[in-house]
Amino acid sequence: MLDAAARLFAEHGVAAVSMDQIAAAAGVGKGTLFRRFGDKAGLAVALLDTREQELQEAILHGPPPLGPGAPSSERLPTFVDAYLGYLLEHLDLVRMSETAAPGARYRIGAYRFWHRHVAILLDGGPDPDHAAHALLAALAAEHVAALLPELGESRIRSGLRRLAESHSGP
Amino acid sequence: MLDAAARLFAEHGVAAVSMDQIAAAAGVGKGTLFRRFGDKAGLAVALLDTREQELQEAILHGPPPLGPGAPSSERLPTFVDAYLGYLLEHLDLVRMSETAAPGARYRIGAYRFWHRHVAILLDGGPDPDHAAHALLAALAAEHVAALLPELGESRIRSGLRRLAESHSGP
DNA sequence: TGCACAACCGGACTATAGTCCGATTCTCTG
DNA sequence: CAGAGAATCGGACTATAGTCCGGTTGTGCA
Repeated sequence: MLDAAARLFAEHGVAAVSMDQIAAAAGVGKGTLFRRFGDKAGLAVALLDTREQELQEAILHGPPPLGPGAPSSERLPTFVDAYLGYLLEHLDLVRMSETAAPGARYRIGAYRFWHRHVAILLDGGPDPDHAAHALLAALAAEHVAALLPELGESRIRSGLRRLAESHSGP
Repeated sequence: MLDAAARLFAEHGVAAVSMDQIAAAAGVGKGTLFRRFGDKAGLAVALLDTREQELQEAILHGPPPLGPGAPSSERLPTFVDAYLGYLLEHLDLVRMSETAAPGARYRIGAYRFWHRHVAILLDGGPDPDHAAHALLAALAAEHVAALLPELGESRIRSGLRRLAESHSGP
């Protein structure tokens, strides 16, 4: 199923492929598809799983400054940069995982992970929880996708970097 | 039509009312409803129109610090506060106007207005355009709606105020 | 008044996400 | 190996956003 979905997405674009088509291409019924993944967002999450876990692993146990060991003022901009790279690489899929259902972004486990990570890096500042949410808001797939044609990748990247630096220390 | 929509939304909640129901309650066909408003987001925008224009008017020609006359470092937090008030007052409607179609938020005229306003207030700093988008990302209806149950209104308000101050201040 | 034409209207129609239940297959036990 | 029960499957079904076209109503002109 994942193979069929990945192939169709690559061929026709994420938005243009229906769940029916995926089920047909995978040779299963719709019921099976939905039972396995819950909804379209769940399918996207499953497809992103590997890449996402690599990034999470690098953050938890990889070399600094992405991994532990460097000061927060360095880890935060590095994280933002790395996350943006991951996001741009799979923009449509992440977008689908975040927007298929209302509020989906904030419910999936991955968001919790990013939020926790950022909040820890912001520890010591005022209300790290909210500050982390605010920073991640600027990294929402929908947001980045809308800005991309207007500002281009490099301005987004430098803008986000500046934002991360201003949060984590002057 | 707007009356019927407003009544149904108030009675059953924005998410639970279908366009069919609105058309039926208004005594018109679906075609008429869609021809007039384009889609669900357009209907929400039409319902918000008055309240939104009041806020825009107060920003353009009202008394400082929301209106012109005060320094940017004061106007920006005031704007964020006022916008948050407007947002919380009509959270579901704004949310519908921003999420009914993918990318809708960034296409509607209102967003352009808020963005322009914030960018002007941030003029002088680095890349005011991107900084303004980033600040508005934290004011997205979807974002605020997701944070509300977790953080509560007052923490969101103070967090956003701090964010605005850190952007515009020293 | 009556006719031609344009604008407008409304509901049938399509596409798609997601649900549900009868049918099928698999597994465990005697 | 046979049968009962559990797990799984798949496609018909529902709900809803949005499209489209045939009919109707209104308007300008003779």
